[in-house]
Amino acid sequence: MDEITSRYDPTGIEDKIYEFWLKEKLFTPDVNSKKPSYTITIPPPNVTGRLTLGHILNNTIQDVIIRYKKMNGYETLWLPGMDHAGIATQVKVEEDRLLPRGIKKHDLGREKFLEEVWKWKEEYANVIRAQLKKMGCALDWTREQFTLSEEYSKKVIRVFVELYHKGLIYRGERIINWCPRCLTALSDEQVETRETSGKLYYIKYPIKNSKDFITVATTRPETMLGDTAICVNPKDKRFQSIIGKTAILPIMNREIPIIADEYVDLEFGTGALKVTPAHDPFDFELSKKYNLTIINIMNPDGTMNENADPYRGQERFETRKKIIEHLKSLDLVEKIDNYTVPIGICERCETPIEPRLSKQWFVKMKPLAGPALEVVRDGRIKIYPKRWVNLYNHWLENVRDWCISRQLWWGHRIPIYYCKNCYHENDNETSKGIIVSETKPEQCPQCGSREISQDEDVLDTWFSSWLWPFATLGWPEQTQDFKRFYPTQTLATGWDIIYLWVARMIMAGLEFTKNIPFSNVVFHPMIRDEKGRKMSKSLGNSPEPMDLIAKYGADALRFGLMLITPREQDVLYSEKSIDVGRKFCNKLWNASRLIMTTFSDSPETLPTELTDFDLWLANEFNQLLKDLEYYLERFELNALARRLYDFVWHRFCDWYLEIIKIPPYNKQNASKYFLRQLLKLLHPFIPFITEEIYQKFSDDRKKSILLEEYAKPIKIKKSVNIVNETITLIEEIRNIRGLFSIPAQEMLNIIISTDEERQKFINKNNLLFQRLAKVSSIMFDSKPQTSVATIVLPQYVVYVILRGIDVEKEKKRLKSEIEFLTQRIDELKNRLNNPRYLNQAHIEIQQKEAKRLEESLIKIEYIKKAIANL
RNA sequence: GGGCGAAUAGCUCAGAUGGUGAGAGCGUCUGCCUUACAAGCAGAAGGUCACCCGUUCAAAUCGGGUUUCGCCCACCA
Repeated sequence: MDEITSRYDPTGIEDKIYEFWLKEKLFTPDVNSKKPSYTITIPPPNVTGRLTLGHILNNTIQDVIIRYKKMNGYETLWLPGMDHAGIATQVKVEEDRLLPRGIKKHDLGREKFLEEVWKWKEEYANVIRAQLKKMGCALDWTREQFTLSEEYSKKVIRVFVELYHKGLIYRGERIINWCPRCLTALSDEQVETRETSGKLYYIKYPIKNSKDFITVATTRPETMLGDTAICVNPKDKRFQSIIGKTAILPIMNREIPIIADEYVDLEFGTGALKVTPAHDPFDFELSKKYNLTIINIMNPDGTMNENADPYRGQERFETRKKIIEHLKSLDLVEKIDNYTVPIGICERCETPIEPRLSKQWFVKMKPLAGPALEVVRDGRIKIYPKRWVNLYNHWLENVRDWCISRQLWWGHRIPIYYCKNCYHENDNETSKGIIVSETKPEQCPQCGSREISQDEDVLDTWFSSWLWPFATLGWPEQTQDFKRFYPTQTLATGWDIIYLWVARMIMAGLEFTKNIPFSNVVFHPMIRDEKGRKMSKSLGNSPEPMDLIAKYGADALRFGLMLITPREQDVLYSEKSIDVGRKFCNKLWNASRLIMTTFSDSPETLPTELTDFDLWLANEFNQLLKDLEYYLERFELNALARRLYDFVWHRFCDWYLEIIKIPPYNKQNASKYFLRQLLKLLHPFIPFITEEIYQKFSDDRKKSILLEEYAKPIKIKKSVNIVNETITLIEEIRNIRGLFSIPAQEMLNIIISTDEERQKFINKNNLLFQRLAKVSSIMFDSKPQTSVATIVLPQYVVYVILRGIDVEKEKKRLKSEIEFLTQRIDELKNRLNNPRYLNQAHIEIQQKEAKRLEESLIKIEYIKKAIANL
């Protein structure tokens, strides 16, 4: 045992143990076992880069759950994999790989570019694998999946085709969210809104053949170049005379009609709305309703195009400034107010999105939403914590169609083919010349032409991720894995992707497998820094998890995080908490060291003869098991971790281990048994150190702690009340020592008055008092001759003999105790005389309180006597 | 404009169906190098459980309202 140092150093141990687990194939389930299965599919990390602290949290939660389930008799599968993350990866490769070399994506061409991305993918997939292994994740690497693998892609395409034939996928020309930097369409869910301080510009539009103006208010004056109407509310008295007239669009000098529609808010701005159909969703609706001209004034990259001629080629926000200057010079700016403008930004690159009119592919979501709402409503899928159900329901009840086409190269190419003969871009009939097919058709089924081209766009990343729980398990084939492991049990993820991913997975599972994809959804919080700010690269408050592991060890990182992760609020991360995790590991390490050196002869199985203190710990242990089960069922891992921390430190180490160092318990105790049980309970949180300690046990053990049977409650036939009382006695004596500033070395003499049984127990455990409370002599039932401090407990009166006690201080202490007791007695008496209380309160509570009253009455008498004797 | 959540010790948070003198970690103070651990041990101080009203024999806990903070959703430009 001498190679075990007093400081736990995870260096080297963790890697070695992970290798061992892999070698023993502990993470690969036996598909033929008779055990019930328990499956988690990992939320696939993006191959964009390295794992963040958020991933550490997410994966620790899953690892804890899967390890507990394995030890509780389930055939577990935790399936790893990664997401190709279309936009993010493509943009990263462009910027990190091509830009430094001065290469542009289009110079390279689609195929060559994709080769580059695949290279990147391989590189980062390796990084991510290594990081998950460093963390200790019990992932079955033999089943790793990738959303853009050849096999997975087939499933994605199949789903597209199926939905198309069901009439749930269509192409439409609409205003969509466009990122001028990523140069692609985005779904509504990929756009974040941010309140920014902006301006509300009031611009005067001259009315034709008149000297009058109509003033409109806008936050985006640059779009005026594309205005094709002005709209007022038909009820608006101010504008009755000019409805139907024509205004002159300044700068462009275009004649535009003044129309009326109920939509326009009389209260806002001037009550007149400029209509820019190509750059605002509602204006677009208006244009359809009133057959207005649609003029697109912007290029995809956010610069002005030929339709905005004076400003052609200029950036949109620059244009805004210039247009205002221009209008000012024409004296057409009435005023400019400060105004808070909510703007949409690209969730990836934070560029303000541009509403852009274009043809995109959409999924009709309404038909899919109903069943998804139902399975949560009827409890087939449970969401933890419950409050997220509201958000889930709200989104599904108001779900809008999903724009799934992306103007990218990295992704699943849309399986739509156009016949050169039959298809015409501007046809209103949408299906003419369009062929949807899982494989490229040889010829057009309508005209037989062989000139067929595939849609250039790819699918939204989430269009592949939403199939994750079943596509990864073999679907659509009825594979052994699919039959055995689907539906899965639990999904753990952050609440931020409740719409993007979770709700859609539920919809997809129900639509394609006719089954729920998982039974439990565990939402965990987001990680923020100490000040509550989001982790971000620009703030530099996002620590590199691998550095933390190198510094503290993976166990410390995992446990520290679990200790500070609240159920319902964001995690406020600080490195200190990881240090707490490390200290805990060190504590466990040293406790094990004590047991394995000092008590090496004690049995690892539960001894048939348990000492009083073994029984005491057994009792505490049983309560611990109950609590752990309660928390685990509810996925309250934070409470679970805290409970374990508290038990190990403050019950096991502080009391039990201290006691068993003292004869006669040092000869015979159950410490090895308890340690073994505790290691098992701790293992899911801190897998490495628990395995390491476990391996150092005698040969009477399984290959790995992960194969151990879960801890069971211990049968206790005898009451442990006296032990509990003894601990309280010791605490009270220590407390007196502190109150009267008695030096730590000074041994105390005490007098105890109690019944015979308790006297016997105290005599038997005399040494405990000596060692833990520094009491040298205990006398029974004699009258104190000198000054004493008095402790009154339900079954005991203890006099601590003190030389030169501060009598006044003791009097004051006892008097305040009397005050407290008097108050309590009054309260309890009142209650016990209240008929309603007697009628309604639980009988156990009444008994408990009656006992408390009785004890308080006795106690107060003794304290009064003690004061009299002072 | 709707909806959700939070408010408990100096800080970060636990407190299960209402019932123990409201707890932990960190920080602060006091005393200890007690042969597992000074990354430790033994103590202490510090709380009208945001505020008001109500329900109840009994409220940190349940209901209503107020205030402050955070988040989500929403086509008033």
